[in-house]
Amino acid sequence: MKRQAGMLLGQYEGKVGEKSRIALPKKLREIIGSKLIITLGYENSLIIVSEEGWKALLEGTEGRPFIEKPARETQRYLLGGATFIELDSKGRFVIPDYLRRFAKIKTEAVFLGLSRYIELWDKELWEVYRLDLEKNIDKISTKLINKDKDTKNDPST
Amino acid sequence: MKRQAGMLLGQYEGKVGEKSRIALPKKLREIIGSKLIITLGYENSLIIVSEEGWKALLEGTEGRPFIEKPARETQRYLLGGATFIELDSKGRFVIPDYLRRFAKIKTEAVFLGLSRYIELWDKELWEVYRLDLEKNIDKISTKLINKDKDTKNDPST
DNA sequence: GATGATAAGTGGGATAAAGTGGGAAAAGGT
DNA sequence: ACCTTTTCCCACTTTATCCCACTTATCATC
Repeated sequence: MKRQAGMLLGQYEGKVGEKSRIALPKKLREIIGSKLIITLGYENSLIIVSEEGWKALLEGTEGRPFIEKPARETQRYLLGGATFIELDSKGRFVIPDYLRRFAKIKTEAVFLGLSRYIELWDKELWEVYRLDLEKNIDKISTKLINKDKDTKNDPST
Repeated sequence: MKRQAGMLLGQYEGKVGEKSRIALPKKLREIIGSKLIITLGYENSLIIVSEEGWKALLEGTEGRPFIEKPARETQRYLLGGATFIELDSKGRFVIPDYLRRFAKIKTEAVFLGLSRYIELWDKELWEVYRLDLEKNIDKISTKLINKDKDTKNDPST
């Protein structure tokens, strides 16, 4: 069920406590380390990366003159949405309020190890999304077999 | 003490008190220092930079291949509205009246760490702007970054 | 498959740090 | 010199961080 390799992999659950803290599962922690950056992701998920991963993610936006509006906007989103986090002795961190609100994380959350980074979802939203994704993958496969042209999909509700 | 990656990052809230003072959050303060310049920004935000960062910021306009009218005007805009500020022992500074009016900052404000500079927004205006950004971020990003960035794997569980 | 041992995860109080308000002193203006 | 405005400083409030104890999950052994 749980495969373990030298890379971020698998699905884990966590709970957000009263102080907006959540523990990064040990298996993920061992790989990604404890000095991390958390930021806005796609489809209402949050992205957690190591500092190195962060730099890679930023490629293309750095050094753009801020008088360009698209550059400003992207930077506001990526940089303004990001926060350094450091795990406590038990591997927990505080989810900044604005990120928790963005991701609509109530109490239960899901960590997804996606090789280069970790996604953090509200559990319910993830369940819904996953089901939707499965359906769409079916459709895509069928389309591929039938040599259909349109393979674009947007599974977000 | 806890030295972060030396980069301005994240979103923080602040409150303007009776004397038009507002505290620059510690995390930003320890990176940017306490001798700063504040000036007019874009989209009704204010820009806060260190003295060193100020020069770099102007280069974004000065380093353009030709001195054209928009560049000159941008410089006038940035330079003309600039004020030196120094933080007090608790990290606060006084927002000059004309800047506060420009940014329409009532009581609650938001600081955005954007790597080379900090933006200061009225909280409500930022919320509105951010929602808009979220809706359009995919479009904006592709305008800026023309690289593939796969954001989804399927977690086979 | 049950039982105990060990590790992982959670809650909450204590302590420290950050942020806020306001008074007093200093500076500036009339 | 007096009044107004700004700056500095101290005390209080709030928020975050650390630490310890408890609960839950995991794994090995019988």
